Amino acid sequence: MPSVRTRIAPSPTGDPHVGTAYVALVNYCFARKHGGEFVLRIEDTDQARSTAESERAILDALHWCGLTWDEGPDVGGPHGPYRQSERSSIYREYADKLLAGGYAFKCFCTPQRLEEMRAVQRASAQPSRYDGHCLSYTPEEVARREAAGQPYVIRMRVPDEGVIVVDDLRRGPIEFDYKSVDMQVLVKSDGLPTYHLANVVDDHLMEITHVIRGEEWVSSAPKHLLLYSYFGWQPPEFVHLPLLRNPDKSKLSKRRNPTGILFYERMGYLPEALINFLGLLANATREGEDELMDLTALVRRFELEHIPVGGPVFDVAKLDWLNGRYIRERLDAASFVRRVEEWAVSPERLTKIAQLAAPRIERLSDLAPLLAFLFSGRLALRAEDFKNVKLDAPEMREAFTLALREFDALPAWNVFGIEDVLKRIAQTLGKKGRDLARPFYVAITGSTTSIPLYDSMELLGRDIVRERLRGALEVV
RNA sequence: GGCGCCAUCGUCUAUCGGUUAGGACAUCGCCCUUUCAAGGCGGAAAGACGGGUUCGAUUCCCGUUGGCGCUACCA
Repeated sequence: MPSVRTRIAPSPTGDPHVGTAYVALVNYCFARKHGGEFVLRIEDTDQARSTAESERAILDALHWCGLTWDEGPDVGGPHGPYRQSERSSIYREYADKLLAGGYAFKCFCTPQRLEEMRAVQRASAQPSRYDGHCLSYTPEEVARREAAGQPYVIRMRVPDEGVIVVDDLRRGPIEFDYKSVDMQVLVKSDGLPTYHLANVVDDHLMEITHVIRGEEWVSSAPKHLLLYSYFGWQPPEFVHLPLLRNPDKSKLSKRRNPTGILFYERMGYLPEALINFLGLLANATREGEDELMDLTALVRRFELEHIPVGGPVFDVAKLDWLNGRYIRERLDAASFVRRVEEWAVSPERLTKIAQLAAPRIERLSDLAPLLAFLFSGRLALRAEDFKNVKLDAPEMREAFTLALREFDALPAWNVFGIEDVLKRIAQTLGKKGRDLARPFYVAITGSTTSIPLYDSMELLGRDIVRERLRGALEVV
């Protein structure tokens, strides 16, 4: 039996997402189950959005979940580098091969032309697809434009007629008409590859045997398959996992619900419970089987064939139940103490808290009421709590809504960024910073007297803060 | 708009043509209990709709409807 190699390929463009942990878990289980290897690769070809902090956070979060990988940017391995931004020359080389083979071409079309083209296609019920305009250029014309310094991208060629079949291990054959497959950009005008090129090249060079990824990739699978054939490579097996959903069945998104792994960590969920819960979504138990399972058990009973194809709702109530069982059934007194310490009063965290709290108390017993909000989940806020603020209800709603959006977009979560956002909102609403801070204080801490606001927010973390703002929006 | 994926209790799911459609979470009731949990027992709760195929469809096929994804020089 050929050895199995799977991978998780997160893009470091935000906070670690539970969906990433879910896909990673499935890849991990499949590899381990078959005695294969599991690789972590960072897909940071989008220079504008990728950050080193996000990469660090994602690796930390996956480790917190208890997942480990055999190869990756942090542990090395024989197929490195494992960060796409460090593999540019490789992609350039393969893009040139496609160009030389006539499987790709340089495209000088302007964004405006492409936009107009798509508008026409949409209006006439046609699939959105590059019309092949630059395909008609002679080599001389291409050289002339290049020499003139015209920016260009490299697009893959796609046949005009026929169908291509993607064989999904779980879903069976999926047919696509070539007419509905776009001539995807492979190399951007900045010379960096897009996901599609980098992904195929890397999966091949890293000898990935099974590409297990989210359902959002189904429609681009034909492009990937085509690239494998252009290169003359044996494509891997494909499995597309269903997307996790919000309770209203929409794609699990941080706009509406907490999706960050860090959120669940800060809320006091145990990593074993989270991973157990995700494992249950991938492979449900049979009747009579205990749903409480550690990672080893999850691996042992893992079956690709049993992964459901419909998008499951991320049901926090069930996670709560599992988490409770871990706390009362799997934690003895000593490990309970250790967990609580790690979660609540780790040395780093306690040091920060101490500096903020010490000046504000007279007795140590003052700590509990002062800091209760740091150790709580959702606060039980009431409309009366917002009585003594200088903003009226519509203003507060606008401020909280604005903050929800801006906090989401904030690249780095720290007091400086938080302060900037709040100052900006004060300006937008024409309010004094002090008057704006008060309602936020209540929303975040549940009281009007505590440690400084920005520090509190940093300590709580982005997801908890956003969750509390959502909570506040429900009562004001 | 185009292309694709999906469709069983509120939620996660089992059922590989014939079942009283099973389990788990949540919910409701009872028991236990100094409180609250936990625990035990029990209840209510589902095959989207319309056509076929078949002796027989939740199960196979087609259509409709609905949900979701993709439709970028983001992944």
